[in-house]
Amino acid sequence: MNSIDYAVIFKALGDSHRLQIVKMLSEGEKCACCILEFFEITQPTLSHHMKILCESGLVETRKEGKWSHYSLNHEILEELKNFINSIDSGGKHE
Amino acid sequence: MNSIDYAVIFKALGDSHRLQIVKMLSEGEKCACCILEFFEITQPTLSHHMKILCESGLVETRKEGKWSHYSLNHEILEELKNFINSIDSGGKHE
DNA sequence: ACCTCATATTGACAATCGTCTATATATAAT
DNA sequence: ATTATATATAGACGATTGTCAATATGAGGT
Repeated sequence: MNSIDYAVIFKALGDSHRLQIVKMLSEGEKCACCILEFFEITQPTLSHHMKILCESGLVETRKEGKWSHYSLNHEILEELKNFINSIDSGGKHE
Repeated sequence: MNSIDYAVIFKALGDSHRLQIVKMLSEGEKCACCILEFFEITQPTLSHHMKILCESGLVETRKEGKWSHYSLNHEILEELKNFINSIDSGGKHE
């Protein structure tokens, strides 16, 4: 497996819509139409945001008939938490 | 005090140069020229990156004579950690 | 076969980004 | 005052971004 590109994940989180989507997915799996209702953006725009989140690795898709169900990739999220928690606390303290 | 805009912080971290700068600052305070040596970018470009990091709130400047000393804002970093750690683990689990 | 619904893709647009060169500012040393 | 050093700002450039309208894909239902 190739290593995680954290800058790409942070870039994915660096948009308020996408950040809110991740917070929504934190409650559990959600389909695209359900997420779309929440925002005042068009369907193609949401699709674009979901693509960026998926490509970062933080979000996964599960297809079921017509629906796309999105959920957080817990493994990647855990790695991300470890990464952030290692900043500063990993360094020397006075 | 006004609330933290996490998307802005993530956007600041969403560039590989800036992410590496933050990792460097994790070791402790550093002056601009010291950081500059590490990268193959021009001085104005570094200055621009530092500005973005400072404006996000994650990094602070301390002026001393000709030098600018940069360091992590531990309070904001702690808030950021809390925020990320609250994602997913705050939701319901099966 | 046709229609409807859920989602993805394409192509366009203005706005923002990362980078550079050139220049400005500010501090310290001579 | 002049010079050297550290950093910031201004302006320009191509690349990327977030958004939309229009269209395509694909899966059911009739």
